[in-house]
Order: sequence, then C-alpha cells, then structure tokens
Amino acid sequence: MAKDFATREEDYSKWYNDIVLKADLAENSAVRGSMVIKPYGYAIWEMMQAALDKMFKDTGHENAYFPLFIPKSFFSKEAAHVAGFAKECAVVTHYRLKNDEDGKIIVDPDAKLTEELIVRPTSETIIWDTYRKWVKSWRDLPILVNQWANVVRWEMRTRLFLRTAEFLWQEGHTAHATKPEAMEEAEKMLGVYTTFAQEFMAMPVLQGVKTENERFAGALETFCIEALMQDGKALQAGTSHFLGQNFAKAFDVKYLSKENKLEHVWATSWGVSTRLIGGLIMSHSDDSGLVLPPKLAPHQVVIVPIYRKDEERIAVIEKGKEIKKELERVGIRVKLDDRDTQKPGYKFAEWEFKGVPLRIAIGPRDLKNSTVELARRDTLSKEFTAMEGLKEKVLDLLEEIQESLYSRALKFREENTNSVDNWDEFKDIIKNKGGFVMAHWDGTSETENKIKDETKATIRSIPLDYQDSEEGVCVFSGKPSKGRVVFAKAY
RNA sequence: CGGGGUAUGGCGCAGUCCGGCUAGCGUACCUGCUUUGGGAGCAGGGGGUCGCAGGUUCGAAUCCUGCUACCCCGACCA
Repeated sequence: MAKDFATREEDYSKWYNDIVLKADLAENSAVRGSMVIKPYGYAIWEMMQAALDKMFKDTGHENAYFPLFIPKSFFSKEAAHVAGFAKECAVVTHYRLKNDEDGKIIVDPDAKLTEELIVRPTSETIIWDTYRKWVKSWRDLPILVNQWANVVRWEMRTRLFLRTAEFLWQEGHTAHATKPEAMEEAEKMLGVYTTFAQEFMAMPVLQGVKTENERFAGALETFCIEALMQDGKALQAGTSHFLGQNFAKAFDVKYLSKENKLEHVWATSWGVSTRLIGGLIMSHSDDSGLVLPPKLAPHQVVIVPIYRKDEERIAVIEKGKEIKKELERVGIRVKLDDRDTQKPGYKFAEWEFKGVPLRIAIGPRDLKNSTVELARRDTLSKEFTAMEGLKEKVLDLLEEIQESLYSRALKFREENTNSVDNWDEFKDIIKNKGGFVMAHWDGTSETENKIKDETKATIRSIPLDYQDSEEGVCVFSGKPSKGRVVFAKAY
C-alpha cells in the first residue's frame, strides 16, 4: 500500500479522495463545490476529449459554441425541463459592483438586470431558441451540433469529479425532420458512448433506457450507459435523450417539408462530463493509487534513470532519450523523468500512484547488460528485459494492459451482478453486497419509489433487450413483469 | 434544507476542559555534507495577526456573544 493512502477496504470515499489529490488530478477550490482541475487531471480530460471529438466528427457532427447565460424567460417555455432544473440554478441579477461609504465592495443596487440571466445548467433552451432561426426548410435538416462547455448545477453535496457545482462536458444537440431519424441519432450516440467507455476507458457498461422517474427533464426517452464501481455502486456514465418535439414546440422550431407542410422538428441531446474521470478512477485503481488504461494515459510509459555519479547520469539519460525517441516513433506517449531533484525510489512511487501503465528503469547495470527493468502498473509486476525489441514489447504490453483492465472490470461486474426473485434476498444483496441486481418490476413509478424508499436502490436502466427477455412477476409487488431491469445504489 | 463535527505555519495535528513566559509536534520547504536499483540520513534554518467581529480580564488560541466557512451523514442530482 502507498504511504498516506487509505485503502478501499478501510474507507472507500477517502481512498477515492486520496487518489484524486495525491495523483494530482484536482483539488477543492476557494469556490464552494467547485474544483480546480490540475494539469495531470486536465491531461486525462484532453485525452478523453480528443477521442470523443473524433468519434463525434466521424459520425457527422460539428462543434459550435452557445452563450453561458440564458435569459430567465427561456426556462418557462418547457414545463418539465424547468421543473427538473429550477432548484439548482445559479442566477445573475446584477451587472456591476461599486464601493460603499466604508470603501467595501458591494453589488450596485442600481445595476439590476431587467431580466435575470441563468448560468446554463444545460443548453437546450438557448440552443433551441437559436435553431428556430436556422431552420426553415427540410433542406436545413438535420442539424448535428456538439458543444464543449462548462455548466453549473447548484448541488447540495459535491465530490471531486463525481459531482461538482461547475463541471466540464460536451452536449450534442441535434434537429431532425422525422421521428425515426431522431431516434436513430439518439441510439447512435449511445453507441458512441458505449464504444468510448469500453474501448478507451476499459470500463464495461450496460446499455439501457431510463424509467420515467430517472428520465432527463424534457425528454421522451433517455438512453444511458451504466457502469459498476468497485464499491458496488452504479455510475451513470453517459446519457442520450430522444426529446421528441417538446423543444421544437416550446421554441417554435418548424420547417416546410417536401410536401410543403409546416412541421415541428425532432430533437436529441446527449452528453458526457468530467464525471467520467471519476468513473475511470473507480473502475481500475487499487490501493497503490491510480491505474490508467493505456489509451487514455497522458504518459503511457515513464522512463526513470538511475545513477550515482555524474558520468553515469549522463550515460543513462542519454540512453533514456534514445529509448524515448524510439518509442515515440511508433506513437507511444513517453515521459523521461530526468529530474535531478528526486531519487529513483521517490519517482517509482510517484508514477505508480499517478497510474502510468508502464515504467522503464535504466541504470548503469542495464547499460552494461543492454537491458531495462520493465514494470507494469496493473499487476505491479516487473522484469528485466533486453533493450533489443523493446518497442515491440512495449506496444504488446500496452495493448495487453488495456485488454486486461477491461476484462478485470468485466469480471468484477459479472461477479457483482445477481438475478433476484425474492424480496428479502433483494434487500439483503442491495444492503450488504451491492452491485447490479437484475429483478422483475411491474413497470410502475409507484413500485419504483417504494423500492427506493426501502432500499435506496433505484432502477439504473431498463436493458435494451427488455422486450425479448423473460416474463415474470415483480420482485416487490408480485404483479406481472415483462422482463428484468437493473437495480443498484447509484452515485 | 435537517443532523453531527471542525476551524492553530503549505498539509496533517497537539494545546482549549482548568486563561499566564518566546504557541508546539510530524511532514513539506531552504542550506550544507553524505546518499541514489522502491518514498534517504544527519546538522542547521525560514515560515503562524491561532476562521472573522465584538466583549470579559493585568493578561485570551484558551472564557462569553454574534457571524462565516469548510467537512461528514441524510434528502436532491450527471
């Protein structure tokens, strides 16, 4: 175990917090509930952004940017949407400060806005107000736009990355001529998120739709991916909403169809946030700190030189540079830690809790034997290996680590997914074991709420293959059920 | 918003009950020497209006009053 680290066993929340802080990902700021994302944490976000952005563009989307502020009146246009967000909005009421008689800075009461501005908690309203101007004809559709932005939701309780008052995300907002086209878009983006989670984050996810209770405010259908964390709690990792014509009607977005008929357009929105970094941490990390999947690690390989005397230092670092160059030539992200201010043992420990997938140590002994010491973060194993053929070996290992993290996480999820038909067993598993519980449900919000009150478990999703799955009776009410849904306690 | 707790060098804490000399410890930081294949050792050194405002007192980190911030547990949520 790393020095000063809580273990998962001892205190899971503290373990999580320790990793965020000690791995230098983020810290709490002077602003309540808002974090500073530090360079190493932001580098991970940039890796995520790069991969996602490419996938969005490959599926035909373009980036744009809409205002941070939304006029208050926009919020009264879509009733369900307002109800969902009203309680957690930051509101701008004035536009100026001044000095009072004591020289203190105060809000200038004369500078009151005639209409208050809402700091966006999400951008549907401002975007749909804009789309009205963009859409006249069926030829203007579809609009496939994504925005990388920050949003603010005034949360009661916050946790680094998992829930902060301000967070970074992307939000896609699309407009379509027909319902099937919009539905197809919502499903397509769920697929993009799934691919990203599994192939890049090495985090297995369940695809499904939300129940009415858990649905996005203003959506007709919310698709989601849900991941299982190491403490047995579920994390909603991404959502894609089919919004129907709700926003088009609220903001009067109409087009003339080929048949010369005036129609409302169909909408989707979809988003993932910096919360994914929390999911990444809780999927793979261990009691020695962060573990990063190679595809998202800012440094895939770190080289630590070992030396005593000056001439050794020069020779070893020279070799380190050579290896770095060679690895970079095949596209590997390499950090040569040539700081003379820290000793090797310190560097080993540091890169370990920062989660770098592979570490190469080179010392005088290696120069003589033409070897390096190669250590894996995921298994914490190390071996001496020949410098000859190193880059092939590293490439293979990075791929192997990526796959092994995924299969380890998948195995964990499988071991912590239980099909349950008995109410007492349901309560017992939710309370004592956690994980996903697949159980029959009668389809009513009433039952869902009662289960939540009694166990704190919610329906994370209704699996996409729900319609074809087995019939049964609701684990709580005994009424008929068309299939099993996924229950869990959630973040 | 309900319940509990905390506020003292960068960080983590002791001291507060029972007021009293220059506010202490660990760590981090700085300098020097020895070290360097898993978080180095020794020596020396710098850094704190004790959360804020008021009060009691010869004297307040310590007692009293008010305020603020943060943390944990719930309810709300990506």
